[in-house]
Amino acid sequence: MPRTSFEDLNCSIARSLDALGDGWTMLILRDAFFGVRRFADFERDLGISKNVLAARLRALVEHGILERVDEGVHGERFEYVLTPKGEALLPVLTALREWGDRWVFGEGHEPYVVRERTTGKRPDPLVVRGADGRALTRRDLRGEAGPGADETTRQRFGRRRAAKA
Amino acid sequence: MPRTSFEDLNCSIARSLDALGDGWTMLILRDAFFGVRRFADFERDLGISKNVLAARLRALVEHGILERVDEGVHGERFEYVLTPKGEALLPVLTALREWGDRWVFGEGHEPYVVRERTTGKRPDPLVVRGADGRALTRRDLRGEAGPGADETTRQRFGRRRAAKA
DNA sequence: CAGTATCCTCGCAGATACTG
DNA sequence: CAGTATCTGCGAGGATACTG
Repeated sequence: MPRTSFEDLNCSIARSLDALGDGWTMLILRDAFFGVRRFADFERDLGISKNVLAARLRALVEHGILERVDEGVHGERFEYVLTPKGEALLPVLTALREWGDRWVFGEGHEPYVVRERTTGKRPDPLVVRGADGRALTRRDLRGEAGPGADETTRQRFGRRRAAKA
Repeated sequence: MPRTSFEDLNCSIARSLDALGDGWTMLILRDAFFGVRRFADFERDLGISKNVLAARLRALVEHGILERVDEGVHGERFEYVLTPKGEALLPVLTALREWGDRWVFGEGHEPYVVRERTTGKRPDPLVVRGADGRALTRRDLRGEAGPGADETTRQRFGRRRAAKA
């Protein structure tokens, strides 16, 4: 049996990993917290292939973490927005980021600070702020500008294999 | 390319997932926080095969999250204990567990409460307490007793495939 | 007990072409 | 734009036998 499912274990960690354990899922959620909503934007930001992205998004929708909203504007336009269940994952992402800031990166790394912007309306994205307090734009997140900007994009090529275990 | 490595991304979340993104790793760490230390115990508690467990433990040691300690008692005896870097992952596990308690499990689930027992000496395990405050033993964790006991063990058989995405 | 060595399988993931 | 459909393959993960 290739990949074991933990859904029958009476353990919150194991069950959570059933929904989040995939390698891409947490990065998709990270982008979702950064305000990414559209299929093509996830695709470009993450450098993930269409079919894999479609499968992961579908699974997240089925788990009730994302919601697929039809923005019936001219032409087909769908958006994937975090549900309350999805937004509740912010502490997980935050803990992960803080650990990485402290233990994986060196001291020189300027961490992002993610703060909720509770305007009430759920589809509103969160505000992503750099260490200087400046709110970052989508362009910053694409690695085109900004302090310690995220270079998620443009990584479609030049990837490296993980250290073979 | 099968599995993408995120080690060249300037993002703490992505980099963290490079060390933790594996499906088994978080559960191994969960057990480590529960005081599991020996190869055979991880093997039995998780129902993981020897080669996979060996690979995951080796990777965790290489990442500096676990340390392989030779307990040179009669016969070969090694223990895998959390390093400071590994213990720093407690907030991540906690956030994951709390999310699962709230959103994956229903209201009826009695969550575990994990508290640090800082006796100073690092090899000391953490204390795992049930919702009633009683400290849980290894037997509890094996699903043989205790309130809402973890049934990680005995799951070697009867696993289910994850919902095919 | 704590692994290593082998073999096998099936799913994740990548690439590409196609559709409404 | 937002996917589906199809093909391919690599390697994580499982099972088992063997070793100091």
